Amino acid sequence: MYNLFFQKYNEKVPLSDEEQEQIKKYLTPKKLRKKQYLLQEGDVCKVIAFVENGALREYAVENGKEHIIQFALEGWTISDLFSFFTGEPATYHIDALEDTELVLITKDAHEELLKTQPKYETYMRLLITNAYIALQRRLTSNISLPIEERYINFTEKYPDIVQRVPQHMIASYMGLTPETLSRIRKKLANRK
Amino acid sequence: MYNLFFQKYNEKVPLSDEEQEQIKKYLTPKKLRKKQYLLQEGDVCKVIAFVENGALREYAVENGKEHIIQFALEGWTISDLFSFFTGEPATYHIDALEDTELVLITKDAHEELLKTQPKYETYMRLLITNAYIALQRRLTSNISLPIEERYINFTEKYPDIVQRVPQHMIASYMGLTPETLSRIRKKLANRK
DNA sequence: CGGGCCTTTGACTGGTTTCAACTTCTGTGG
DNA sequence: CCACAGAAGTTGAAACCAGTCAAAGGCCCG
Repeated sequence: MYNLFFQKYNEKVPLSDEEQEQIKKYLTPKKLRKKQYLLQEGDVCKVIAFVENGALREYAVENGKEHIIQFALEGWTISDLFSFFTGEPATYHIDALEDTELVLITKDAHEELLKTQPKYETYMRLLITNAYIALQRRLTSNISLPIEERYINFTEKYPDIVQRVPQHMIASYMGLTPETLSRIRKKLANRK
Repeated sequence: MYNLFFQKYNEKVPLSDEEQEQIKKYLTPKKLRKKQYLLQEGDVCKVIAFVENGALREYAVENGKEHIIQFALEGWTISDLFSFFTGEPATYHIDALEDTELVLITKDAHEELLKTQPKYETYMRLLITNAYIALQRRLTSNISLPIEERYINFTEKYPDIVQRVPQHMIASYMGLTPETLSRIRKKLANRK
């Protein structure tokens, strides 16, 4: 339990054993069954979730259509940060694509850790910085590359997601219809 | 000098006068003429830049076409964070749309401030968190809203940018051709 | 084994891009 | 200070590409 969480943590900010024990007290384990919600639109997001194993998706619903904005597999962190920090209702849903084990940091725990553990603030800063950089690159390729390139990049960057997630969800993540993605795949297959 | 910088800083993390003086030592003022580069693709990004006044844009070039990924007016912060943190060559250009006054935080200053000024780390964390949230919302509206909605949202959220920046750059920011944006504007004007 | 979801395929539609021409505006040099 | 060249914005026509709607086949799960 918490193995992967601390592995990732230590990669960014090395911790002593005591620090690790200290932090452990603030963490909450949680299991989610496939299709179960971690967060529903309209609720306030009360946690930052780290995926020990399994898979989640985060998505917005607009005009009855789902638009996936993020996947989270093992080692990833997921939350509706806007709702988490402001206390406003969430604009996204988060649910499980597989049976999943999570490590949760509640808002209270987050605030306590910020006060008492300087390395926690550093970890958070680095975590969000990386997330920001990744998001900016995604946005850039969204507006500057042709769809085929974007799909190729995606499969190269996240082969595990391609394996485990249904194609229509990948289409949604890319802002395409399932039909269009299907045709793109066909085209790429014939290209060889 | 530095007025707006510290105003924004204090909004997020209140500083004592001493702290402010302390931080001031690490800051570098810089002026940029219209069209002048702050950063060119391929160079390593050595600063985080805060805009005291004026306007910048950050953009990628792909197949000879410019794709603007961000504007920065007074009070905004801009950088190629990937390049800044990793030391890898920048993938973006940053240049001035108007004569501009900047406050620069160099990499050295950044690292010193992180070591010596706990409130600087907090400030950075909050800055990047906000940037991340804003970027996520932009991405969401990119993939879930029709173009007209997106343009309306943009004009409502950033009327100052619409005023000061040429339309073809706004088109680029939205991932459209100038012609398409022109037609959308015409359509919206007729709607009333 | 059956039902429902997922993926694929086809035909059609609609919106965006592209290319080109024309107008307006701006800034620069004579 | 005017003139002119270049940039920016608008408009039109044609080509292209993604979306929509509908249907069929495959596969997984109960």
